[in-house]
Amino acid sequence: MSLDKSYDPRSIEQHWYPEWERRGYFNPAAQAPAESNRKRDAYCIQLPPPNVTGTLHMGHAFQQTLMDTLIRYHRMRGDDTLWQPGTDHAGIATQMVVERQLNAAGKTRHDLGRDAFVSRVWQWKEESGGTIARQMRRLGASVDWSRDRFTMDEGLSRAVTETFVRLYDEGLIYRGKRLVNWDPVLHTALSDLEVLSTEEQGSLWHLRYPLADGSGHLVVATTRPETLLGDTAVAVHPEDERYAHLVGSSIRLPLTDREVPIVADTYVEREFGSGCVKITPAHDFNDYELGQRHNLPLINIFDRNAALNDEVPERFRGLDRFDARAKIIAELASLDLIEKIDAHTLMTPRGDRSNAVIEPWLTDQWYVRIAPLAKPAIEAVESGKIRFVPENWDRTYYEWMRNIKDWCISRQLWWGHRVPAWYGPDGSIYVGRDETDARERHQVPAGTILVRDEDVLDTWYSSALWPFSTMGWPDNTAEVRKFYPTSVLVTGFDIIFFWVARMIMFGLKFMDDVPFREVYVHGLIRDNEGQKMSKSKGNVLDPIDLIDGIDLEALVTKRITGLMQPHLAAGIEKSTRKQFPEGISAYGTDALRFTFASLATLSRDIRFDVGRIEGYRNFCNKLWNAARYVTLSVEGHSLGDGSDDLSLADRWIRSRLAAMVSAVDKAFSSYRFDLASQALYEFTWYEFCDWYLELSKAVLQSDSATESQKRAARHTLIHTLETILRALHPLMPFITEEIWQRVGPIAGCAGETIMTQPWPMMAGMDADAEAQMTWTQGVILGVRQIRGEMDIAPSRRFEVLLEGAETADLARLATNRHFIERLANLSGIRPLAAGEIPPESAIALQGHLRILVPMAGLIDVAAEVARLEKRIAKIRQDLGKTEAKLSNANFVANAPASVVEQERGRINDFTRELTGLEAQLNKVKALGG
RNA sequence: GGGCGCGUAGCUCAGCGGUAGAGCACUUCCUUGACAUGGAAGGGGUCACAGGUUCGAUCCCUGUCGCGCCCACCA
Repeated sequence: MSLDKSYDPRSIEQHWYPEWERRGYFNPAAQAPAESNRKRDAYCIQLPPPNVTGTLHMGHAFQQTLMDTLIRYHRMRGDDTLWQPGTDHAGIATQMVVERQLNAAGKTRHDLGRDAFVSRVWQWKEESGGTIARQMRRLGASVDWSRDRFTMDEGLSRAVTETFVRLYDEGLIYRGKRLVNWDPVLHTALSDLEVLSTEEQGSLWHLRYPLADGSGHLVVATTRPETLLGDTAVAVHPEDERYAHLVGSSIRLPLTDREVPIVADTYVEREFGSGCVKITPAHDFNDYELGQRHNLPLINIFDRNAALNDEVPERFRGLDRFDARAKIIAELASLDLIEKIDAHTLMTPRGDRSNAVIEPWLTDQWYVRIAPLAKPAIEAVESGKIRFVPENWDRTYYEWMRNIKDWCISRQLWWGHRVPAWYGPDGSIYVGRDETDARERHQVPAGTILVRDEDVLDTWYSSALWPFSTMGWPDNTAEVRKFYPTSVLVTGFDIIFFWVARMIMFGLKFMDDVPFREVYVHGLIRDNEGQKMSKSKGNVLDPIDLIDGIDLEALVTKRITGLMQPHLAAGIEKSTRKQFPEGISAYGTDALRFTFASLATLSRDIRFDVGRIEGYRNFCNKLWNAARYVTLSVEGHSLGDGSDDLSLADRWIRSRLAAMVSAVDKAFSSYRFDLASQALYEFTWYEFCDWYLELSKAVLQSDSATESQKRAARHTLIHTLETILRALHPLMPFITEEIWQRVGPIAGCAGETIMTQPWPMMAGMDADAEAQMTWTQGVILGVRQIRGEMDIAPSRRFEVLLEGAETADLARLATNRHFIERLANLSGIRPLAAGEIPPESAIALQGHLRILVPMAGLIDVAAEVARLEKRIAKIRQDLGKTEAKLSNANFVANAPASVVEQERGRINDFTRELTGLEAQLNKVKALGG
C-alpha cells in the first residue's frame, strides 16, 4: 500500500497524538533507552501555566510550538526530558468570570457566601478546565500529562503556605497599614504591576486657598479637587521666594472648618502650576511620603467604593468621588475660589482587570519585603548564572529590579490561596501552616478563639514558586534533585516582571539556586497589520481554526459573538469578510508550527500572515509527495548493504544533507527557530526535491544503469529522506511520524516511533562532489536558461555541443552525461570534434566551457541578439565595479590578500565571459545580416 | 523624563564590513509516470535620510526624520 496521493493533515494528526500519549513517550522515565546505561543529561522546561478557565490564543500556540520543538529536539538527543504542564488559578480573572455568571442570574457572590462561591468556582474550573489540555494536544505538545499541576492543587498549596510561613518568620513578609492601589470596583488591593497608567484628558483646577490670617490666598493647582476634603497641608518649595514668608503659617481649607499648615518641601516643582501643592496624605502616594516627613495627619475620606465617608461635611457624605468632584467645583465656583481651569493631560491609573480608576487608599495589607530578595536575583543575571536570550532583555530586568518596591501580596478576593494567618481577639497575628500549627508555634491557649485572615494571595505568588512547587517541594523529591534548575524558560516579555523576576527571587531564596539557566524571550503575535489581537478589535485568530479551517460564516459569528461593545460587530464583520472571503482553509498543525518557527525571529512583534502558513502547508505536501516518490522507487527493490558505488549525485546530496543537519542543530541550540526552519525548507525543496530526486530518476529509470548504481541511488534516497524526517520532527511531529512509520523500517531503523530516534549528527562534507555538482548544475542551468528565454517548448529535445572542453570537462561529462541529458531534456550532448565548425548557436558559458544550442529551427536571431545584449550589459556593469575596486591603490594595499585575489579572479571570469558573449553576439548579428 | 526596539523587493521578513536574499504576490512557458498544494525561466530594491570611521558601509559610530513598546511621583 502506498502513501495517499495528497497530504491530508486531518487524518494523520488525530491518530498520532493519542498513540504517543498512550505509549508514555512524553514521560521522562519512559524515554530511557534500555540498552543505554550512560548517565543522561536532564532537560526540563516548565510550561508557563495558562489560566485554567481560558482558551489558548495565538501567543500560547506560538510559545508552545517553540517549547515543544526544544523538548523534542532534546528528547531525540538522548536527554532525560521533562516538559512540565499545568494551569494557573488566575485569581481575579477567574473570580470575575464566575461573578459575571452570577450577575447574569441576578445574584452576587455575597448572596452565596464565601464557601458556596468558592465551590462554584471549582465547579467552573472542572467544566472549562479541559479546554486548554485539548488544545495543547491538537498542537502536538509533548508535555508529561501524568505530572499535570494546578496552582491550587494540594501540593502547590502546601508550597505556598510553607514559603509564606518561612518568609514571615524571617521578617520578609509583614503586615502593614499603608497606601495601596485600591480597585473600588473589585474591592481589592492591587500590586503596582496590575495598575496601568494611561494618558487621559482632564482638567487642572487652580483653586484659591484663603490664608488663615485673612491677608489673601494661595493658588493651588490640582487634577483631583475632590480630595480637597482630605488635605492636611499645602506645600511650597523651600527656596521659592514667592512663598518663603508664608511657610509656617496656615490656610483655611475651603468647604471645611479646618486650618492646615503651609510646609516647605523639595518635592514641589516651582515651575508647575502656581508652585503650591495641596497635600492629601491619605489619597496620594507622594503626598503620603511628604506627610510622613512633616508629621501630617492622614484623613481618609473614602470608603471602599471610593465614595465619601463620614470624615467629610455632611452634605458630601455618600457621594461617589466623581459626583463629589462636581459638587465641590460648583461650591468653590460660587465662593469665587476658582482662579482658572486649564485643560490638562494626565496619567490616569486604572486596574488592569476592571479598568476602574485606581484609588490610593489606606488599608492593612500583606507585603513581601523585596530588597533582600532582589539583590541576589540581580546578581544571578549579572554573573551570568541566568542568561537572557536575546541578551538585551537584561537591561529591562535590571531597570525594574533596581527600582523595585515591596510587593503587596494580599487580595480581597475569595478565589485563591488564603493567607495562613490567624488573629486573636486582641488582634495579635499568628502565622502557621494551619490553625493547629499556628497555635503550637505561638503557644496560643486552647480557649482562645482564632479567626483566619480573610484575604487571599496574589496569583503571581503561587506562580513564582512554579519551578519547584510542581516538583513536589518542600519534599526533597527525585524530580527536584534531577530537574531543578530547569534548562530554559520560554516566555513573552510582557511577564518578565510579573513572573520571571519573581521566580528568580523565590528560586534563589528557597532552592538556593536559580530556577532556570536561560530565559528565551519571544515576541508578541500580532495580526497582519501589526495590531494586537483582541476580541474587541475582531482580529483574533484561533490557532485551532488555522489547523482545522473554518468557513466564513462561522468565523464571522465567532468574532462578533460575546462582544463587550456590540456596536463594533458591523465593522468586524465587514473587515472579516474582506480579509477572509473564502474563510480559512485547513492547514494542519505541522504547517502552523512550521510557520510559527519561521516567524520566531529575535524581535518584539511578530506579524502573523496567513499567506505564510499556506506556503508551509504546501511544503508539507511537497515532503509528502517526495516520500511517495521515494517509497515507490524503493519498495520491493534491494537497497544493498551500503557498499555500492555512489554516483556524483549520491555523494553530493549526502554532503549537502550533512551541512543542513549541522545548520539545523546549530540553530536549535541557539534558539534560532527561524534559521532552522529555513535550512530545512531550502534543503528539502531546493536540493533534495528539485535536484536530487530528478537526478535519481536518471539512474532508476535508465536501462543502462547498473543494478549496483540503482541500489546506491535507492539507498541514498531512503537514507536522505529518513534523515530529513528526523531533523524535521521537532518542528513537524505529525507528518514526520506518519511518513517515518513507512520509511524508518525500510531505512533499517529500529524502534516504533520517530520521537525517540536519535537526533541525526553526521560529518560528511564532500568538497569534490559539491564542486562537480556545481559544474553539472551549471551546464543544465545554462541550457534551461536558453530554453526558457527562447521559448523552446520543454518537450522539445535537441542536441547540445560543447566547445572548448578540457580534459577535466570531458571527464565530468562522461560521469554526468545521463544527469545532464535527463534534467536539461536533451537528445544528446557531445564535445565538438577537432576542427569541427560549430553551427549557428545560442551560447551559455560554464567557466571557459561554451555550451552551444544550435539555433536552426529553434531560435530566432533577434531574440538571441536581445538575450546576449542583456547578459553583456550585466557583466559589463559587474566588471566595471570590480575594475574600479582594483584600480584603487588603497584597496590593493590594505585589503586582505585573499579579498584582492578574489577580485582579480572575478575580473578574469568576467572578462572571459564578456569576450565570449561579445564574439557570439557579432556572429549572430552577422547571421541576421 | 529614563530604557528598549524597528525602518531592506508590492506585502511579511531574513541577512551582513567585501558581487543585495527568502516566502507570498507578479510575467512567460509547461498537465513529463512524487507533487498544478506542482515544474522551468524571468521582472522587481539609490537596504529611511545626512554625516563620520574604513581601501571598502545596507552592516560599525554620530545625528535627523518616522513608527512602536516598557518604565516613571510634576500635583
